[in-house]
Amino acid sequence: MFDLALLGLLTDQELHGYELKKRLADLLGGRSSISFGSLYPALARLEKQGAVKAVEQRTEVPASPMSGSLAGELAAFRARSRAVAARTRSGRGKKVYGITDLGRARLTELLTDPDVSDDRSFELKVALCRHLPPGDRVELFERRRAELVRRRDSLRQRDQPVASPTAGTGRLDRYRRALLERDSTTIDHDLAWIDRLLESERQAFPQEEPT
Amino acid sequence: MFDLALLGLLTDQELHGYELKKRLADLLGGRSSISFGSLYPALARLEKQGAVKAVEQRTEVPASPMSGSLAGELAAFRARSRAVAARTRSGRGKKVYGITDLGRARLTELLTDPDVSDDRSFELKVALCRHLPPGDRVELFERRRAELVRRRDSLRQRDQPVASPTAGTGRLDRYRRALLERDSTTIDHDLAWIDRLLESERQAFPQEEPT
DNA sequence: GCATCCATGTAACCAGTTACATGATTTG
DNA sequence: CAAATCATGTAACTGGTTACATGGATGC
Repeated sequence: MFDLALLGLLTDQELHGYELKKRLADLLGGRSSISFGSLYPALARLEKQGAVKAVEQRTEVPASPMSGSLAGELAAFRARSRAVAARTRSGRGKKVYGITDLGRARLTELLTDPDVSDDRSFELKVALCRHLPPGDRVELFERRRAELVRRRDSLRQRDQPVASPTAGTGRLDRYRRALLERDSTTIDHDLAWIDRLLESERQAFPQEEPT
Repeated sequence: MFDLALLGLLTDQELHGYELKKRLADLLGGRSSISFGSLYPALARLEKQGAVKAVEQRTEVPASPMSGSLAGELAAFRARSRAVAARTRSGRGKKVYGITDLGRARLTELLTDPDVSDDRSFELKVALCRHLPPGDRVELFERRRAELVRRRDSLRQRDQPVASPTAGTGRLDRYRRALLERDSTTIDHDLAWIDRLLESERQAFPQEEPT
C-alpha cells in the first residue's frame, strides 16, 4: 500500500528515505506514517522491481561562489569521495531515489485500481490523484461514491432488520444505536463531500460523457 | 484486538465459533469481520489463558414431549454420544464456549484501557461499553473527546503552517485541500456526536464529579 | 444420495510494527 | 568533543489474511 505513496512522492522530486518518511507523515495526515522498518525494505523492493532507482547523489555544495580558494573544490571532492565510498564500501550515506518510467506506469496502475473499499488507500489515491488524467479522476470518485452508497444501503438494511413479530423494543442497546446513527451520518457527509468533489471536477474539466 | 469482541459477545451468552463470527460481523458493522483463520486460533488462545472455556454441549433435544416412543430417547442418546465421540476422538463437532471470571476481568481491563487513539477499537469499546459501570463509561468518552480535540488541533496547525514570506499561494493542490477540509469536518461531527453521547449519559446516570 | 450449508481447524503468507545496530553530520 | 539529529538498515514479532483440508447435518 505504501508503494503508492512512495511513487507519488518521487514523481515530484528525487528524495532519500529519511526525507520520504517525513513527507509521508503529512501526506497521510499526521497519524499513521510509515516506520523505517517498512520504508527501507519497501524502497529496496521497488528498486529491485525497477520502479525507482538510486540516482547520483547531487553533491550539493551550496554554490560557494568563486571564493577562489581551493578549499571549496577540496570540500566538493571530499564530499564526492565520501558519497562514493559510502555507497560502495559500507553501504551508508544518503541514497537518493528517483522514479523510473516503469515506476510511473506502476503509479498509474495503483491509482486506477478499481478497489475503493479501503478507506485509507482511497484517501491516498485522492491525495495523489492530480497525477491522473481528469477522466480517470472522475472515475475514481464515482467508484467511491458507489461504494459509499452500498455501505449506506447495507447499513439501512441492518437498521430495521426483521420487522418480525418476535423481537420487542429493538434488540440494540443505546450505544449500539448511537454507533449506527454515527455511521449513517458519517456516510451521508462523505457522500456530500464526494459530490462536491465531483461537481468541482466537472466544472474545472467540463467534457462530454462518452457511451 | 478481537479478544475484546469475543469476550464481549460471550459475556451475554455461550456460543460456538461459527456463530460468534456471524455476531461479530454486525457488531463490527458489516465490513471487516473476522476470518476463521484468526477466529479459531484466537479462541484457542483465550481458552489456554483461561479467559474462556469450552462448556458442556447442551444436547438441545427440542423437548420432544412424551411422545412415548423410544425414538426420542434414542435420538437424544445418539446426539450425546456423537458429541462426546466428536470431542474426544476426532476433535470435530460444535465447541461451545463460555466466559470465565478471568475472562470477565480481562474484558473490563480491555474496556478500560486508556488508549482511545485507534478508531476501530474505540468503536468496539463503545459497542460493548454497557458492560462497564457508568463512571468508566463517561471516562472512556471523555478520553476519546480529548483525543479528537488533539487531532483537530494538529490538523489546524497543519492547515496554515508557516505564514512565512516564502511560500506563495498555498503549497497544497485542490485534492489535498479537499482531504484536509473533509478531515476537519469529520472530526467536528465526531466531537458533536461524542458530546451528545456524554450528555445523554449524564442525563441517564446523574452524579457528582468527584475531585 | 448429492448438494449445500454448518463447523473446526491448519499452513502459508502478508503488511506492517518495534527494537536493535550502525554510522555520518551538525551544532553548542 | 559530546550530544543531538540525520540516515540506513536488519531481525524478530504481531495480527491479521487466504487457501486448504476435513467432516457432520440438512434438505431436496
